[in-house]
Amino acid sequence: MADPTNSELAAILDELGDLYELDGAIVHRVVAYRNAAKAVREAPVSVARLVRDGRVTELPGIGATLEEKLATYLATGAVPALERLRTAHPAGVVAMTKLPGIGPRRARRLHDELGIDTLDALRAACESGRVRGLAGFGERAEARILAGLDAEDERPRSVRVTLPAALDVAERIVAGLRREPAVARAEIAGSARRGVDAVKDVDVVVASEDPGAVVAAFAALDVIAATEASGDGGARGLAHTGLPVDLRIVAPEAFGNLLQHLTGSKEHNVRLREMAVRRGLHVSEHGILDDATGETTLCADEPEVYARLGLAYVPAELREDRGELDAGFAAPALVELADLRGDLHCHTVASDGRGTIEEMAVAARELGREYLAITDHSASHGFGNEVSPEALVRHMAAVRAADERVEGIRLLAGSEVNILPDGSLDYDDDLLAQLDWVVASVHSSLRMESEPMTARLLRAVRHPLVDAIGHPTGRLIGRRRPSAVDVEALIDAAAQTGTFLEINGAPDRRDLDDVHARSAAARGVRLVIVSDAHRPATLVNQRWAVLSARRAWLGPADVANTLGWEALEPARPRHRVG
DNA sequence: GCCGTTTTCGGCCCGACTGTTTTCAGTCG
Repeated sequence: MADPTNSELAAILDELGDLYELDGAIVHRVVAYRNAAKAVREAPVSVARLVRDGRVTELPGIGATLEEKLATYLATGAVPALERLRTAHPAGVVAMTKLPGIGPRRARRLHDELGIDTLDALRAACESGRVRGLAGFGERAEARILAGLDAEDERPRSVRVTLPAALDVAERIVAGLRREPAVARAEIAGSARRGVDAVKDVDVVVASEDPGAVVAAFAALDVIAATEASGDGGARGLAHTGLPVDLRIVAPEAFGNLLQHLTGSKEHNVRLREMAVRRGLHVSEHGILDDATGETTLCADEPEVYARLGLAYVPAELREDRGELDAGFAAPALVELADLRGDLHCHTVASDGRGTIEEMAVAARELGREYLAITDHSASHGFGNEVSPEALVRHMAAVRAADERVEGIRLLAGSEVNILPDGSLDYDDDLLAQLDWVVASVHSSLRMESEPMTARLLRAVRHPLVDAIGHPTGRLIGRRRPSAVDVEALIDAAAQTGTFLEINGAPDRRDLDDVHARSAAARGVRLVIVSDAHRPATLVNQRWAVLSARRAWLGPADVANTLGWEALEPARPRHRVG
């Protein structure tokens, strides 16, 4: 039997946390389970293996009790406490706690006092007016629950938009506000500033002595459709794209405090405040209160907040409580878009792209790239415009001819080859050997079970002519779950063969994600940051992969295409010995 | 349930908002 994945073990801990919360455990115990779940989910190695090696308590937040529970799960496939709690608290009650305005206490009372144990029963109780009879609930509560249930029915997933769409709105807002005389400073905050995969709203922080003028200017921006809840502290608006926008306004002397607070993450801020308390300091968006003197320090700039706490400044992308507040932390030099010298994944009209070879080459050159691999789809793509082996021979010649014509950029003849369900590739080796760059990707049968899917990808990794694995998990943010591939096994294999793994910059891919990319780099895997552009304008999509890489703590040395082609070419797997 | 310049017990971030409330618990970010 295969080991359970980290995400499977994390899900068990999260469920235990939810159930203990319903069971009335003190909040700190619940938080302990959730912290442990986070540590397991983000662990760079197999947690199941750590458990078997007796090393799992090395993870932050895992102690003897949770080690025991995890070991029991590995040995028996079950956790007795979990089974008992599941019996005591029906799944429907847990689901109720996910509705807005319903937490564990209220869910528990709905169950205990009205016998409600499903979402359907909750709806019926609200519609018949039985909920308002409960102390602490009123008509407003009933209406809110019904609204929450309706929203649940309409949208199974929370409304989130990918980062580029959110940043487009946010950057327009900030640019517009900066033109206002009343605005001293304006910055994007929140999860968008941290560069996460998808966001549910946008936060903007403004420094000003004249909040009224700022709110008026905000409401007048052409990207803003409507505003509500305006006041001196800020306003809540809705962009025409449907994205909610929170504007917060603060006096310039406390701008750093509010920007730090609203940038988050919540987990980062909680850890930051815990560390501050040990120094007798209390951090909030209003300043830093010193127990000893009773004085509050205001910080005009964000770095002052970290300095006042005796901490190294933390770049926004790293603020996830993944070790960035540990003793001895010094911000690593993170990879930047300008460090990238080439792009190794793009398409042209030869397959499903919208630009010619030359158009893509010129656009990449204008972005400052020194080389560009043309990697059209292979022979069994299934979406039309397939490149047969004969067509690929002609295409290679066309790329090499274009390389002669276009000055200032090196064009590489490549292909994005399909990894077939059995792990084989859909071009012959003698053809692949003629290419400068081969990226192998899964485009079909994405829902295979974990073991065959992993075996499929491992076979491709071990193919000596495969340079890189494209979008390794196949996820589409908000639309398609990652495939069942065991990414840890994939990383181990790539570390052995020297095969590169992509961080694909298509806005809805960003695949590998930040957690896996960090894990890969930590185990010596070489990563490439690519655009997967399908037209000249989307070559800029490397930007999104750079953000994922930064969230993965990667520096220029972790990313192979910060090298020139003359250095990268001999480093391809096909030249490795052994 | 975890953890330690408060180390094996006694703490565990901070503030705003909401609705229902006569002083605040629960929820949220």
